Amino acid sequence: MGVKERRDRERLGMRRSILDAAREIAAHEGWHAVTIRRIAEVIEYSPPTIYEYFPSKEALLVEVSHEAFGLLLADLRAARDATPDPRERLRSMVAAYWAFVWKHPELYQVISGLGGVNVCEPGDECLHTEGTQVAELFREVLQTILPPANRTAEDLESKVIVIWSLFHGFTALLMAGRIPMEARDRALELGQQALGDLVSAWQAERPAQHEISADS
Amino acid sequence: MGVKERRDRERLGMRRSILDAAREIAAHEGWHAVTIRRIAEVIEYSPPTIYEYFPSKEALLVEVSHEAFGLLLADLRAARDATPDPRERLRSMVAAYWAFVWKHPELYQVISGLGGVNVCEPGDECLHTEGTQVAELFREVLQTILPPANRTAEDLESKVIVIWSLFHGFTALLMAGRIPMEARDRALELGQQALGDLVSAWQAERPAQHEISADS
DNA sequence: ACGTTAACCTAACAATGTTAGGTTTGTGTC
DNA sequence: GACACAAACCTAACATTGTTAGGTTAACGT
Repeated sequence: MGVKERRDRERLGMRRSILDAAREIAAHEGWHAVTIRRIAEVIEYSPPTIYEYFPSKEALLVEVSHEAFGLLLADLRAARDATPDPRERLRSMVAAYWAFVWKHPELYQVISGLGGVNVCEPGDECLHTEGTQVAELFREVLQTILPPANRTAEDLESKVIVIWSLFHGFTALLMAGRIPMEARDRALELGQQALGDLVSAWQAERPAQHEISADS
Repeated sequence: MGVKERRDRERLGMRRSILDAAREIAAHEGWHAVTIRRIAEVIEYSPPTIYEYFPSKEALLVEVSHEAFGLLLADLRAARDATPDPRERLRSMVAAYWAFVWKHPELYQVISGLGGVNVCEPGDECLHTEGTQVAELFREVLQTILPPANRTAEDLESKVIVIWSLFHGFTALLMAGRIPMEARDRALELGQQALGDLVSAWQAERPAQHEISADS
């Protein structure tokens, strides 16, 4: 009896419609316009029906975030596999990151708590895994670039965070309107340039000066 | 007749109470808890009274943002004047920026659209001036550090954005819970280290290679 | 003394997320 | 084939948000 399978499929299809509707509204009008009633209107169901598929709006947004993270991670992996050369890989991944941000701004917003969405509180576990996976991808490629002496786990993690911060910060400042949008198109090559400088410095660096006091 | 003056003073005092209440609630419970009724409760007035002093909640938050930016700028200027040495100045300003962020997280959130606040849309003018002023402060000190050849207006602006992005990105990732909070305390010295590497690279850089095509 | 005005309040509006409770419809069972 | 059951879906309503309407009070200027 394939009836259960069909019903599961229908349930899944409905979830899909809801998630897609939310995403589409956000893409056209921003996340502030994403409302249970608005989603219901788009999918042509009554508002309470949505609660048969998601326990809350929050949970719905978390699901959107998970899927968005999935897309981002897929793009990053594809960019990594596009070339074998380590430094070129890093370039490629950063370019993919940047491309993702501006191809799906609304997805990047929900992923990173920009644009007034903030799906999980700071202390929450809810997107911790995905954040780690992004960091992990960059960590792997950075590991093949840096000399062995500078490859302690802590060292690598720190440097990954620096790279991520640089590009996320760029995006966040642009999306918040704190720096002018004209800078956007120059931003990628700018960031790449800075990244190149950093990596060069890291390659030349003598290891482990973490504990040196600051008053040189 | 000092009656008008007194009334102006009272009006100003009331505005102050409202702004302070908003800030206090945000500091203790986050911006999502900052509600007109909640503010009214704290200042012991009825909710509509607030609308005698601010045209909307949005305007109230914009005012908070302006004041917060004022504090940040004051801290940055103080840090700049604390030492005459250019590189030490940059260090000092970055440290002040970082200190501000974690001394008043709620103010930094409202300033930069984190934590689910987003006071002005990206295209808006509303905090453009202050953003420019922050950038201007860093631009001035960076100008005294870089060799004359790398000091075109565009060059400086770009590099300031890189610096700002690095530290804002750090903050944003931490506040969004995308990287673990344990990294917070290491973050400042990490960022300072990266900043030092960047500045060194910029000092050594030969000028104006902006238009070189990427396929080296 | 009195009209005006500003400050403040209660009550209410529309829009939000969410829940209660009922109806229909398709499914498995006797 | 009749029937209990469960799932899907709806209408109506709730509490909470930002915000407005309209009235009262009290202080001020003339």
